[in-house]
Amino acid sequence: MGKVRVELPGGKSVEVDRGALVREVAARAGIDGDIVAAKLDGAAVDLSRAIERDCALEWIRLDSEDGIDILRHSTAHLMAQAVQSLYPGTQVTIGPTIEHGFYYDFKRDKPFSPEELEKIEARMHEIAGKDLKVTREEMPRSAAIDIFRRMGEDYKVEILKDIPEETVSLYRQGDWVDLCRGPHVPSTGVIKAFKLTGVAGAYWRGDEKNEMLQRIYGTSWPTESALKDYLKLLEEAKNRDHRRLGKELDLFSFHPVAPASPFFHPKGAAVYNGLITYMRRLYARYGYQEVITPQIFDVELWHRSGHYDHFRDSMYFSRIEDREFGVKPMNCPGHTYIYASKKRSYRDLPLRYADFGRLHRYEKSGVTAGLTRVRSFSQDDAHIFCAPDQIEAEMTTLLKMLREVYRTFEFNEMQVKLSTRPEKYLGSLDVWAHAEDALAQSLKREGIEYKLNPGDGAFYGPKIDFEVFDALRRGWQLATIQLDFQMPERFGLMYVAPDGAEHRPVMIHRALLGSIERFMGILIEHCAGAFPLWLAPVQVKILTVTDAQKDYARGVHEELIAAGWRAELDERNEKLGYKIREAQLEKVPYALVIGDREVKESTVAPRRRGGENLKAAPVKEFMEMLRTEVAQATHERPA
RNA sequence: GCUGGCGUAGCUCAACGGCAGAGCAGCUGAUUUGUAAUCAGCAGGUUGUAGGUUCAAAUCCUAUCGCCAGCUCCA
Repeated sequence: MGKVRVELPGGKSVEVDRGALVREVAARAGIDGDIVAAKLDGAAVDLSRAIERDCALEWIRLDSEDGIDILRHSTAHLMAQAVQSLYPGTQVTIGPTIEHGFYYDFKRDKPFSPEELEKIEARMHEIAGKDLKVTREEMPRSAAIDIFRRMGEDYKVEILKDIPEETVSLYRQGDWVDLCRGPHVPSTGVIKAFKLTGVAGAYWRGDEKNEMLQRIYGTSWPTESALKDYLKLLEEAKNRDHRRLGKELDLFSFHPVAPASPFFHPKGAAVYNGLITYMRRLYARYGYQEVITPQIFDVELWHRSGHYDHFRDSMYFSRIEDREFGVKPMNCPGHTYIYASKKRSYRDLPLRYADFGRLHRYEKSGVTAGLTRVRSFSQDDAHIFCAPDQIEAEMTTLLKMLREVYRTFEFNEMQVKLSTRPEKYLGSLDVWAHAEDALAQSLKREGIEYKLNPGDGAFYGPKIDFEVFDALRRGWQLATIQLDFQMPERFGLMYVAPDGAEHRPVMIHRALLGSIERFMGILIEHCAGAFPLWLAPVQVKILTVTDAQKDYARGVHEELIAAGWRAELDERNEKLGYKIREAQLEKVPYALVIGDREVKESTVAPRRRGGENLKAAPVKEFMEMLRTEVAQATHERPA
């Protein structure tokens, strides 16, 4: 029996017999029991893996990122074992880990009920308690196919047929076996802190045309306390849910008479308009011109733009005087008519048309959600018409503008995706290649990291999407920048170049907030309903201590209103503590307490949302402070 | 659209085949109050909607609308 040399973390190395197990090396190195696997020359392996050659080993601890991932994967297996022991005849398919947990898809005629979920969870604890050894075995793919075919696991057979490798690995725990690459925890006893969190239907291989499987979601953690912390986090996320806050803060509501279409109450409308006002100020600085375009167009336009072919199923139509009209789902075709309303010179370009027009898109009933996915909305939409050689400069400015906006709202975590040519597309291949390259180059030049999303572009051009996350960590696309060589062609747009000849302009579709509705929903969750001063629906609430200060308080209120602040006066006959509490729950940035002292000294006593009491000061001084705060937050000079 | 779950007072929830109830909010009155809830009284409902089963339905069944989670989709 030969020897092999194993390098260990920290520069140490040991010599062991060829064929020694990773676990044994760990024991010799004096590593305690909380490692679940190891990396052998960088590849994750089980503790039971035999070492056959010189190599380097790193330990994977249970509480490390890799360790937790292995734990969750093993928990998915444990669940599948529990399910199959409780419900024979249920087939297994796939069971990957996801952020915070795992799922496993089963083929079973009957869906799992919540009660069955409890039973499964109980059985899982039972099996984990037996501390079954988890073992790996390798075999030729054909042998594995035989095994699963005999077991009646049709889906596993199908998966195996698609695996390119000739050797596959199986994992056993007790009498249960699954096809898996691994690695896994050494025994089921390691799995202690888990919870099944939900059931849902899911299509086999994610395709709507395939049959539906029964998916069970779960979460799993190294310790009970980590699990508890996670469940508490979920609970807190619920309190941030914009649908809940929208109701509590009286921002908006929904009604079955208009499904998936928000009613913005006065306070919600104040925020909504605040967002638009903010964008308008930016437009002034960045050279945009606002336009207003029709709501309903002859379908001829939608045929010409290509939207009819691609999206007629999600458009609203109306027939009047034997003419067919379509409600606009996008502003862009409308803008081409303004462009084409006169002869354009290269001197006019770039032309930047902004439009807050209301759009309607029929979204399938199962996909709508609060403000984040609605059927009626508007965007901070704009279309830039420019010469091809202006694309680069426009992209640079756009990315700068985008950064300014997202810094203002303190969205620091964002995922950028470059989406390329889809299966259904318009135009020629080399135009697409050129456009995709232009976008990639501009991202690289700005040093923005991005993920490639092949085949996910719009039908008329590639796009860059900017995704941010809601309270439950679900990603939502807000900003988007799209290059379009098709629309100008379809609508015959031209400009006269210095050479005197007519050339075709390029169109850049872009929205920074994206849908105002969606942006507002995400923003509510981001700030937990505590809007920055400049956006808060009520910026200042004036609270009287007793009736004796009513007259003075009304004067203060009027002064604030006259200066343009959104202020409310609470002169009710209630105790100050009660009024403070209400102002706090309404998340009003500033409460102004007015008692006899303030009246006598002609001041107001500001209290910041959150509890900080500021020194009493004259109203004028207080307003000066507000102005400074707004200017700083919106990166503008004080008015 | 698909799978599952849920719809009771403005809100949060109880009653789970046998008289629809509580807290908060609302209204009225008392209290005149200094930094997160003063007290008392009153009012509030075709239990989402439409059918059905039953002596009797919020409760069981069917359909439908809406909401929630997930899947698919997202110009």
